[in-house]
Amino acid sequence: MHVRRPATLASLAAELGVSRTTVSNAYNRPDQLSPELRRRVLETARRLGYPGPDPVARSLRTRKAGAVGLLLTENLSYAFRDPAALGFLEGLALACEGAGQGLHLVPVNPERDDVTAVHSAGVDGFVVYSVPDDDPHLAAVLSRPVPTVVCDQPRVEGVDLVGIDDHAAISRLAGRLIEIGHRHIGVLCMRLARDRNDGFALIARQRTAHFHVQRARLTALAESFETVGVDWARVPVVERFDHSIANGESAAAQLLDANPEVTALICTSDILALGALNEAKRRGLRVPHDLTVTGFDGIVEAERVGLTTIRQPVLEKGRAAGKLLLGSVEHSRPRHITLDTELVIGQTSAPPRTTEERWFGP
Amino acid sequence: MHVRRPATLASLAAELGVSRTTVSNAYNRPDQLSPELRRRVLETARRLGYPGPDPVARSLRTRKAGAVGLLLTENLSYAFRDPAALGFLEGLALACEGAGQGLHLVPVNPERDDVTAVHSAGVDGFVVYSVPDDDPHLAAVLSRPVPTVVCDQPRVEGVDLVGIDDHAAISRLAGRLIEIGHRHIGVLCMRLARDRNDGFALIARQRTAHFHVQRARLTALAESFETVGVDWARVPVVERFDHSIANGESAAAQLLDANPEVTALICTSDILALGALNEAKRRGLRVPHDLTVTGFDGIVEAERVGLTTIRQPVLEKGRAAGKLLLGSVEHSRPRHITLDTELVIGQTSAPPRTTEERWFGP
DNA sequence: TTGTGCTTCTGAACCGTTACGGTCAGCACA
DNA sequence: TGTGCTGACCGTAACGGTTCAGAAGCACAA
Repeated sequence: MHVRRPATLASLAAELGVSRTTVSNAYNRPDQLSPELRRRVLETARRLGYPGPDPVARSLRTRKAGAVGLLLTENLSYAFRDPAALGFLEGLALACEGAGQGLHLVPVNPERDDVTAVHSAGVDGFVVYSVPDDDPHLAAVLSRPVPTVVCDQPRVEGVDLVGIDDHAAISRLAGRLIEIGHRHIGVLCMRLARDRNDGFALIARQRTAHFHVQRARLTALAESFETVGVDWARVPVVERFDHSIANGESAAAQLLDANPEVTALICTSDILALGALNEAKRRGLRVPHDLTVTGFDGIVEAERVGLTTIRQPVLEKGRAAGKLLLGSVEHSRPRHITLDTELVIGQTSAPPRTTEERWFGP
Repeated sequence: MHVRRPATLASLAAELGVSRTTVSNAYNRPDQLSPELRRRVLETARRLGYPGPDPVARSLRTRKAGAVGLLLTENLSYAFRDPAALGFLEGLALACEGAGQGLHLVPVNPERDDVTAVHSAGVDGFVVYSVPDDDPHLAAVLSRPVPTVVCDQPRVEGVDLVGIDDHAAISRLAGRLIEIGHRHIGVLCMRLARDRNDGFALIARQRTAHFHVQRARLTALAESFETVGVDWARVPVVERFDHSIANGESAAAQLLDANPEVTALICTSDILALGALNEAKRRGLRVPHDLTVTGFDGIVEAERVGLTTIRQPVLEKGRAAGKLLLGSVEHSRPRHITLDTELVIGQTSAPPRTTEERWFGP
């Protein structure tokens, strides 16, 4: 049986008795040839089943892939579960769409350090979303000779960045809790490094955290509370590797079991805070009466339950990252964009009860 | 100032005094050269800032892009809002990740018929998710000489398909409503064609709908209810172009205003049904006592409110589509995979009240 | 000595296209 | 008749790799 090789621009040109250039022009620069010839080219293409110029060959020649790569810490599928990541993704997609660029999600297996996917992605640039500073995939991205924008973390010398002022944002929240009297706090945070540590995170681990965002938030909390005499070394910080409501629940349980004196649970994400709320309810603790719970992100699910939190413009972050990469924003290089956040006081924060109240009721 | 051209495999070979083949082998087939030489190659690469073989050039030669294209009806950003689409996306991402393939989201502007993005996507195959049968982007995809899998719609001769039996699924639901006595029904459906028609959809429009899924569901409903003597021509069907809860609300309002005798609102998606529930509440209609509302999809938000609906395995659909495309499923070609659905009876369906009850209370 | 097999490396073809710098005919104009 | 311009088309050289059939060199057995 005869296997017909697929038609190419060259075979089409041969068939027509014209040069390859002319066929190419028929597709890319119609003004460069007569309408009549162009019609013939296109018709012959149809007849031969020529699907038009091969995108890969074109990319090689023009040095443009027409797509933006996205690198995430987690499994791709994870990103579709986390509302904050989703908002970012939506914003980024919006920017790409606006520029007619594709969005190439780079497959990452967080267990293994296989970076070949980064090396084989045909893209014009990368957006890196919230990865640890020692992530080998990030290193692979930076080794590629294409522009890169990092969102949230890590901060890399000479690389464009989009983020928020985590330190300032959570300091305001801490200030508010201090103001209304909280001194016995506990913290629930996301993973601090690439190794799994589902449990208490001591100061050494906090200080050396490979996730800049978490580190900054913990540092800011430490500074805030130490100014009012709280010994940070005694503040329980519970870390969870996977980011889920269920893990928020278990982390809250672990913390409250060990530190029942805590009057406020500060969580570095809304997801964790939602879990903490569940756990509080399960224990019969009334929020905010018996326990204050705060989050971070400002996802809609949090808004629905009136969570006290810090709202950050996740969609805007994605859009800003995309625009930065696609060059519709002109600034000095490297460019850093810091977006505004907003402290949202909801119904999950209140002054702590006095010790008497705790024992004898309000 | 001297602009150094980026290093290439050839320049590296020249620098080392070896052939290009050898350098290529250093990266791709370490067993083909001595460890010592390989070490030298890699070290020189580092020194010269050679980032490794260019992915686009490699793709051209090997005829593999290492990515799967995804075509959606809507703006990319829409996909990140619709829970069903999101589930699909997650499943597909899972399959891609498992195979180490990237996922290339093709940017589509549904307003304009610009298909260049399809032509310039460097991918090894396409997954098409739920597009109308006359979608020009779909035509562009099919013209590309790469394998394609369609999910849900449309059914195209000779093209692999992953979907459910919409007709059978909604027939079961209809059967149940008929069984418990509903005869005055109304239907809320998603867009039926590429043109916007936010309002009643008459039979002619239903029959010629370009979205196979919606057409199948409407047809099945018509058949079911006509067997018990309902004149389908008199059944109000309200269509909404954009798929959102707000549109579910307005569609329900429009339908109930014109047809207050309706005892059941059958919606072709959970999102629309959630909107219908809101509208019912706003009107003081108790569900299911005064009005039965049903959905389709089985998203978690629906489960939360106990919606009567048809659950379909959205994540599994994505995964199946990915596996089909990536060849981990062997079947005859073209291959059709039909996944199972499940009728979920929730708290939003009940027998209709008699006319007397409606006027005088239960 | 010859043949065989192994390791290590090479040369040249090939992937399918577009960029660049032309050529050439035809025509208007002085 | 010469000049200059324009529209239509073309030839060649990349773009940056991979692949495959061998060549060169060497060890070992017959």
